[in-house]
Amino acid sequence: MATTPLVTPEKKPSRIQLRNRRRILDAALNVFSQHGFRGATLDQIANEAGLSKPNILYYFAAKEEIHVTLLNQLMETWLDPLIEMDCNGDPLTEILNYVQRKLDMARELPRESRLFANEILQGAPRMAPHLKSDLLPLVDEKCTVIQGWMDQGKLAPTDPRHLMYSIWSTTQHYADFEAQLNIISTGDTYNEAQSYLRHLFTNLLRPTSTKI
Amino acid sequence: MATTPLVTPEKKPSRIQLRNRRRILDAALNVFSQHGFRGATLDQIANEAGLSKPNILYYFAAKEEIHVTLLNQLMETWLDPLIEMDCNGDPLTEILNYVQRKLDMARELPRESRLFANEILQGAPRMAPHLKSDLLPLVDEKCTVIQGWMDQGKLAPTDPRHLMYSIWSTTQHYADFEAQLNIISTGDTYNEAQSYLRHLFTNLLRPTSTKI
DNA sequence: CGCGTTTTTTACCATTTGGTAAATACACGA
DNA sequence: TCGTGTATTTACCAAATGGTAAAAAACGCG
Repeated sequence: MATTPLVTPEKKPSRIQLRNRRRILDAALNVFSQHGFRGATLDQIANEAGLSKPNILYYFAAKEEIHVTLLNQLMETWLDPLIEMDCNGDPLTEILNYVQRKLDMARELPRESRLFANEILQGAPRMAPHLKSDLLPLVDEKCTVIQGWMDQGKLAPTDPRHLMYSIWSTTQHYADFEAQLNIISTGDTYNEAQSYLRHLFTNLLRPTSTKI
Repeated sequence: MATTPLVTPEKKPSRIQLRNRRRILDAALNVFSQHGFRGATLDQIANEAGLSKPNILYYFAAKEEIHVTLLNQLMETWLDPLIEMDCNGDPLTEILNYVQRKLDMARELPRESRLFANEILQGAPRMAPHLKSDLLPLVDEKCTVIQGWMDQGKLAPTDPRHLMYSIWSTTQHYADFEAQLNIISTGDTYNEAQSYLRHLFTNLLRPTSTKI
């Protein structure tokens, strides 16, 4: 069994194995996030990882396996900010914190954001099951919480689902459309974005703002 | 000169030429918008267009030429709603109308939206010059107008550029992330989006809303 | 060191991909 | 209806692509 030691799942991975798998995944994240699954090539990934193509296929059985691994890792990271939204916290604070965390992720993990965007743009062929099993129930749950806050008058009433969509889109935009922003933007984009978005969602949700 | 009649730019295109070029561009729009430039193949486009691959290359000299043609057509369509924003109209109405037009485009031209998103995600390799020469001055101009409205107290003060980014992101999201919305969404998404976004931006920009 | 295991390289392979050349079929006005 | 330019097909090609087999090298441990 000189080939593919990965078949046996119960084997402590060596240092080299850990290092190279990390290199490959990092390189693959660069390539997949820029070109999507079909537009990415193993040679590109190999080059960027500083390894030969067959060597990459020693660590991952196929191109798709690298992609799937990245997507699986991503799901956890991606859902985490929403999970952390505390139904016992102060409603407006919780939502503004969620916006902040999402914006931080766009700044700190732009490749991950673009990997996700690419996958969804392409129809979510590999992500759809995860979305249905993980994201959907989470969104349902949190939207119920938000709706409760609104019913209690702690937040101005609005559509919780579309609120969520607008939080996702406005924050992820800074990562996904970075190439566009680099052309038309001026100044400290992320700092500006931070105060703009806080302003935007505060005005929308602050309970008193409805009394006009 | 049986090959490539397209070299001579001064020739009335025949009906067949018009019909087939339209077919090809339509098929290419499907494929490019889903897979990006590198992920798309000529065979795929040929299949979807109901033509043979060499026949496609009879009408377009290369794969890239199809893509560039689509991108050029797109730019006009894409900038149009912003161009129509009237600096002499009522500020809030003008901006809400802009939001509405952008949302309409997301619903009616989702493939175009995704083509654009793909191009930007990939670093805007073919679009960057257009953005610099067409979008940038337009954005500068309109942001000046909006800033003027705010200075006159006709709109609540906020960052005009980021206002624009948030209009783009929230509206285009409904086209670009359609695959995700199909999984988690319930009900008449576009109608809900219309009233949600009007609510969102009204609350942000209505001048009286700042007096709290 | 010596030797089994892990890792990497070399040399391939079949398929796909963008693209071309030339022959053939077709449209359409004189 | 004929002939000429237009459109389409057939048959290719070179390069790129995902992937494999097996030899060679490096590692690590008794």
